[in-house]
Amino acid sequence: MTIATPTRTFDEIAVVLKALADPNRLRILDTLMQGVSCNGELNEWLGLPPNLLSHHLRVLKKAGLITSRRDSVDGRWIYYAVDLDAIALWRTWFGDFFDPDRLQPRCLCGPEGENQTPITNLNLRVSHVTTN
Amino acid sequence: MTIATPTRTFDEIAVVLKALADPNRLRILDTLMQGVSCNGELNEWLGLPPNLLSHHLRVLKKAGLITSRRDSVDGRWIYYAVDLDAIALWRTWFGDFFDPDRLQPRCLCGPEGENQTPITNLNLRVSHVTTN
DNA sequence: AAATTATTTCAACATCCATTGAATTAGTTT
DNA sequence: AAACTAATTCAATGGATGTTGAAATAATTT
Repeated sequence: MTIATPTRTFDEIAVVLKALADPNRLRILDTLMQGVSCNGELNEWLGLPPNLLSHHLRVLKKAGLITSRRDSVDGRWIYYAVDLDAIALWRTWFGDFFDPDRLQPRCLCGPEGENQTPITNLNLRVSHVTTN
Repeated sequence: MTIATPTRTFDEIAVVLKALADPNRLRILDTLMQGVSCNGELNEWLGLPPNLLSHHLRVLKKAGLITSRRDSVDGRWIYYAVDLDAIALWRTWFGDFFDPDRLQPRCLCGPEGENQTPITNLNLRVSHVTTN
């Protein structure tokens, strides 16, 4: 009964999803997926002002979705890149959580669900649910 | 050059991700994944007040993630269920968007990226990017 | 040292959003 | 019709959030 993916609370998951749930951040992430980039280039590419980009990049970084490093020659440039491990992890999580095989279309309440076997804690996927 | 998944703007995607980016809604969705359920049972199961549940269920429904129907015998009961097609669609989208194979770790700006081939519009995944 | 470049930080604003308690609707039972 | 039940709607509040313009850092170049 070992769990492959690390257990995370829904609060933690919501933090990452919140970071993703913005059109501009999705655009930024999509651009970053195509190559390491920096503020100025994202500006040219997406048309967003530098300070706004800086803000969104910080949100993405705080959520652990991207990393940053300074140029070794000219330290004025900061390169942002997608965190490969992170996106692989969340890709898996999302795939598991939304796995159609999990779906149990039984009725548990009301007149229609009166003679159904109730859900027990054992039915819950441990990798997704945590007791607060 | 046909596209399997329908094209969606990042604005549309952000709407769905916003609906997901809440701890309580994730809990609700996770419970719904295990069987059709209604407000009162979600209340017992999650400990959230009925009116708050009603609010979150509406958000999820507006995002197209769940469906609802009244009991055929006792119309006071409303059953909520995960929309199978919707979660299959978003599962695929998420898997495609976060596909590690998309990652092109090249440097496009600054001194380090001076002699790299720039990104062209053709490199963009059409199913993910939209103009405006 | 002064000017320039890349990026971030700050302050302010407007808007959205989760939560709460009370009132209301829809439907059934007595 | 009155009482009861399941669920929703309403109004209010407090906090988080995206955006903007200006100022400030950090690092390099002249």
